[in-house]
Amino acid sequence: MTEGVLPEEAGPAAEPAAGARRPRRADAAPAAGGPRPRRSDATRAAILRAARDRFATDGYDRATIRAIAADAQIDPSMVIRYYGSKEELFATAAEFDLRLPDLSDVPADRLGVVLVSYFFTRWEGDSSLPALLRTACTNPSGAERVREIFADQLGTAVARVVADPAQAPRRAGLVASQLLGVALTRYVLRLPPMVDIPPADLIDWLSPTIQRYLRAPAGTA
Amino acid sequence: MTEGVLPEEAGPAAEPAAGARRPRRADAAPAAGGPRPRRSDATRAAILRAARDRFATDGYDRATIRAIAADAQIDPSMVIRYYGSKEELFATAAEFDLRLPDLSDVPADRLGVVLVSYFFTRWEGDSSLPALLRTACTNPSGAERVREIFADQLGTAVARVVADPAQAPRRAGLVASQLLGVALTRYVLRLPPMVDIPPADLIDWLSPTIQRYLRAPAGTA
DNA sequence: AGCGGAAGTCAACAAGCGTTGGCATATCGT
DNA sequence: ACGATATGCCAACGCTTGTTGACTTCCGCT
Repeated sequence: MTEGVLPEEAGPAAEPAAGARRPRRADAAPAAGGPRPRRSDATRAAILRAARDRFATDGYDRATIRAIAADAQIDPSMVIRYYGSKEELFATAAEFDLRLPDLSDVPADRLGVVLVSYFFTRWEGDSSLPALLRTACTNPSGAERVREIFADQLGTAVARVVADPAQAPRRAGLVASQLLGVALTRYVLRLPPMVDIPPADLIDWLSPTIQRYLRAPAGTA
Repeated sequence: MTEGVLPEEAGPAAEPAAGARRPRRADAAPAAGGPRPRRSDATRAAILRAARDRFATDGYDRATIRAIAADAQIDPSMVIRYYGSKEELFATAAEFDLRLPDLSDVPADRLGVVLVSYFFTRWEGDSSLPALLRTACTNPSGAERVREIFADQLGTAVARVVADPAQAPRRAGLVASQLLGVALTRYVLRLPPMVDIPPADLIDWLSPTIQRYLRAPAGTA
């Protein structure tokens, strides 16, 4: 279900967490020029993929290391060896980029529809945001992660398109409340009416809301 | 933190779950006239209160029966004795009533502000909705409970005030997406901008959104 | 070829979980 | 006052969890 989502999906594989006891080799390899790919990269990637899937469908607590390892068809101990602990594995798995488009050359009156359309092309068929949401609801570091993502990524994107910079965080928060609300009801809770609405209709309904949160004059009631 | 919220808060105490092995006494008491209060009602209520608190802050998995029992200052086995199992305890604890006001005599152009204002007076200082949300994110029966609540309670309330009955579920879903989105970002994830906005400002921002979801003509973009 | 280290397997640990049954105490009907 | 019954505590069960260490297998290098 989880598809290519993360920056390093099939890349040179994620770095192991800081605390992980790793075979010492760092000084033997040339410092510059990038780390030579290791033989275990495929396994690392498989673990990460399985972890995202499990965290997505089960949440942090119910997603067991044993289940993740079984999905990746390796031993549970390998998960610890490569990622240090369950908490660090989650931190790595939950790392993601909204990859918001550059909104600065979008006409001001089309910001809503562009942002909403983008979020749907990003979310439909990609389970990583629901995954993060699911775990953020019960796991403190998951919640912290969501706060970071929306402060850093959505916050800065919104800051570039609002009229009054001082209003940016508030407007970004409102946008997040509606967009995460849709993600929650459609992908996590699966409220039937929200699941049934075609994306195109949803875009029509939501765009004016986001447009208003972004661009409406400050005192609008 | 959790305050008087549930219908039976200090009432004659919740009925134990069906499967719970209860001392057999039913035939000794008069069938009609209501069950005489039992001596253990205080304990039952304490368990339920502690359970709501724990489920609210920790979610289903992290909220352990032992912790709940410790909060209620009784033995873990009592929780099972009175509520049958953890799952049944949760089912009882998560039972709640939105207690939506009657919207049928509200002027059509004020539905948004009335509904939003009501939800804030209901949620601020009441942790039971965040509790439900937190558990619904990872627990299947929690999610089912939210679906029921919003289909039955919000769904029917909305159905009475929309123009075209066929559009009612969709409009209710949109309303839920925004209101639950606020609950999620403000109370569960605690995104700083959403936490900081005073309720009055939030009402000003959200009311037009809800108003539009409820009353805007069908094809509005 | 042979050695070093990485990759992977296996069994086990300590801790925590929900749940159970037995046993002591308190309360109430008679 | 006595027996019945409700109430509560204690200790333990079977199980699952994250995590660890020892052991074997495989690959790459000199």
